[in-house]
Amino acid sequence: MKDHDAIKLFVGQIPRNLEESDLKPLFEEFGRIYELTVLKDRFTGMHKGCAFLTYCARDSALKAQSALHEQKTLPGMNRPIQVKPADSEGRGDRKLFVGMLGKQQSEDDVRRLFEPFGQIEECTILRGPDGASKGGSTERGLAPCLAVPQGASSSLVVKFADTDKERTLRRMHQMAGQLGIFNPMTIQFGAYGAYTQAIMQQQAALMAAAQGTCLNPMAAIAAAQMQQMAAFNVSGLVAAPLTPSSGTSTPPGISTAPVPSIATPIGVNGFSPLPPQTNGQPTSETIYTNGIHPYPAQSPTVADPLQQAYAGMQHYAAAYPTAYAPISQAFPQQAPIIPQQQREGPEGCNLFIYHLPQEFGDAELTQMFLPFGNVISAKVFVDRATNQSKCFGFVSFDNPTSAQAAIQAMNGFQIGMKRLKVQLKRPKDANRPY
DNA sequence: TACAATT
Repeated sequence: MKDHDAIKLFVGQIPRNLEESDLKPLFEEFGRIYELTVLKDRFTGMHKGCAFLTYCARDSALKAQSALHEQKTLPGMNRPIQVKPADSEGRGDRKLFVGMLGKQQSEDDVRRLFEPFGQIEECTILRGPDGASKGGSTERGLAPCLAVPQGASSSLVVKFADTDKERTLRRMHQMAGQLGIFNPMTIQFGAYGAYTQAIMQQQAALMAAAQGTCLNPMAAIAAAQMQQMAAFNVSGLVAAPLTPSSGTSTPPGISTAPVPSIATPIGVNGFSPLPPQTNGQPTSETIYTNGIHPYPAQSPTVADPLQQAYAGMQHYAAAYPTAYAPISQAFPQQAPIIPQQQREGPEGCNLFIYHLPQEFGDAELTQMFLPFGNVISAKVFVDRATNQSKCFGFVSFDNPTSAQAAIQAMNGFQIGMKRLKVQLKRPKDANRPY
């Protein structure tokens, strides 16, 4: 029989050719085994390379863990054997997440902080691929700690770490966000989402440009971009076609999309943004003078200013068909949906943007930079405590040309009383010689 | 107001 306080161990990194009988001798060294089960696939019966192991005595389990866990590597494996309490052993109540650590703080610092509260089983600083601290840490004490240690930064976050379930949920949520499932525009316009959105934006942009007013921050941005594109202007002067930085293809079905009368195709294949403050158009100073409007205002409901804008656009389109035509191409096809963990592009592709309007979120940032290329990531930095934007963010493209185009067009761009600062993000490894 | 993603 086993003791009541026996611990079920998880054993990982076992070669798949080893069965219970092969493993037994290895583990019996530390005490009498109550149960040893190699995990097999439920359907195929395939060896999963791990096992559950319960000793009759708790003490045997602890000995085995300290002697074997990460201590030796079994033949044919490239990682050391794992011997630790199984997930079912209630680890969830002991592991803490420690956030907002200083970048320089080490495992030892964290250990020192938490030592007064009990024996520490494990303490890890979460690090990025480059080894830089991410400001988080895990630690497992024998008893849960709830107090923030004296002397620690008051903003230190100490809470129970996510359980596996929570982690999975969060991942799914993130994934869904990246897939645009929660983007209202997508739901609203279905298959034509990207196209319709572009149309709506153009309408807002043109109206804003024409009237010197602003429907919402995005309209102001879009308006300015329209001016900067300079593929055409209202007087009908068509600029020379320029090489787009990316996204030249027209989405399938765009020519048969709703409102075909507007999207009269012409031979302008793309655009290249020009610096701000183009002459002959209302400058950005005349835009965005109405203060802050909550975003989005882009749903085509009655009484929506955009609804009126839409009607106005029909006239505009009739009067200036060539001017209106580049719409389907001016906004490159929405970047292909690639669920990605990778949030940063190659060197020279990542932008740091400062002086963003307070109400700008990731979506707005994305929209703002979409015309310059494939945006693989756009992140507005938010204060963890208040959930408020800190008015700066990061945008990553998949190529340096797009990034440069975005800098050229958007750096110094005025929104309200502020001018955007758009520059290459500082490389992380600057000043880190090793 | 100034250069990230934390389990």
